[in-house]
Amino acid sequence: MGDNSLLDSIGDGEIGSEKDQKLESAKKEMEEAREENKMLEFFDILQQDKPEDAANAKGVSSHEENEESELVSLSLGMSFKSKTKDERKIYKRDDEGMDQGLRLGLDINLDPVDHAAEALNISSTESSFGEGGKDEEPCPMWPPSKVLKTMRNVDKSEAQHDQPKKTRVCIRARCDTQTWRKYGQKMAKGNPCPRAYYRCTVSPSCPVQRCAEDISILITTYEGTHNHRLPMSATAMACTTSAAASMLQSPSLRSQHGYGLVNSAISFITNSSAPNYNPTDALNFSTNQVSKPHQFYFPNSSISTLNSHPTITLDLTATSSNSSLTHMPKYSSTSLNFSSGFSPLQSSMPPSPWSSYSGYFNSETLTHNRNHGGYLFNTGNQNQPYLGHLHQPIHTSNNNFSQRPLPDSIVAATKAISSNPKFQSVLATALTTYVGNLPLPEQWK
DNA sequence: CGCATTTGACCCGCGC
DNA sequence: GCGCGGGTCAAATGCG
Repeated sequence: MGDNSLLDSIGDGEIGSEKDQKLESAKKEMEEAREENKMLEFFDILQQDKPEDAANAKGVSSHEENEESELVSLSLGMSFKSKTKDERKIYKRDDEGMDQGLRLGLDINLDPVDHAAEALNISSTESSFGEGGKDEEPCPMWPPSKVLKTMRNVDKSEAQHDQPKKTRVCIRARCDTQTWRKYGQKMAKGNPCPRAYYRCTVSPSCPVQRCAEDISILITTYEGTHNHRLPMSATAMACTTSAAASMLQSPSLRSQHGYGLVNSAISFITNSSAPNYNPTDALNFSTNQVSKPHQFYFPNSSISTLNSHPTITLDLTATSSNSSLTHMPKYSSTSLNFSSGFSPLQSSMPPSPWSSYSGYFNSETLTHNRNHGGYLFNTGNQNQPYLGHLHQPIHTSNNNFSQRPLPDSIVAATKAISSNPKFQSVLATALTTYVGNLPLPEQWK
């Protein structure tokens, strides 16, 4: 009920002008918060090497919490209002998590990327992945609900450590090469289309399932990890979902501050796993990107934290072409560019595929929605009734970039991220995964 | 006849 | 504790 209060308040009985006024007021607040946050981020960058960092950061957090209704993200100005105590708890916890591990100027914790790398390595035993992975604990498999029943004790203990019980990856796509067996169908409340349940039929024991709604665009929710060999296209998708889920499972990554990085990593992965993915593009990406910019941001990805089912939604219906940019003008944006044309970075970055990286950082609002079960909403679709979303995408476009002056904080933060060895290592792993076993620069290994 | 799909019942978790 | 809703099971049905 409470989860939908925002929508209800917007949708019920309000005169349009009043709505507009409220929206305008909210926008102003957001803008102010963004500006303030940018200043705070820059301050954080300057202070990041000092031990009192945490104290400063917490000071900011506590200040914001005192604001009560204005829980502000430090992630490049994205702001949102936390509506419930539980949500505030989550965000507070995430802020605390930020104090652990790497802390870069953008308040992005890079540790989760390691989880992404681990996720990419899930298939390494059955495919050629994973040479660049770390020797930490293996990425967990996500069992089907039946198996989960037997693992509730584990889940409970995980919950005590603020871990989600299950992580879902929701993918919007126009086709799917997987073979699925339908095992059930239900009418979902509030949705005219039935929700169907499928299981992967490649292997009887494969825990991967999907849930789909039959509209023109298939919305697929993945839970689990394939435990068998997959076709190339399916492997890419599996890695996408695994990486997304793994990153989402990371407590520190669930921090909204990390979402930009999450989405950027996922953007890369999903782009190469999209139905129209062309391996040749990947090769070109790794070799000729200076002359052929490869857009692999992913504009319509989103993350929700529905209770124990944090879900990341990836929209594969939008191609990787510049058409994605048509979404951009809807939001105020800040450019962040790893491209070779970005001179502030070039001196610090090795000559590598990533020197031409054109990424898309999309920080989405955390959203609860009970009716959608937490895994069917799509923030990218403006027809969806999520008027409460606050978008602050940070996109790059060689075209747009040259027209926008960058705040110093962005430049410094970008430099910090791109020059981080861990980040580069993870990206190298990802590249190895999708490009093949092409030789990588020594400094990436 | 075998396999896939449909559909109603059942189980279970969660919110009130 | 109760009700609701999501998820699963399994018998019934359809189809090649």
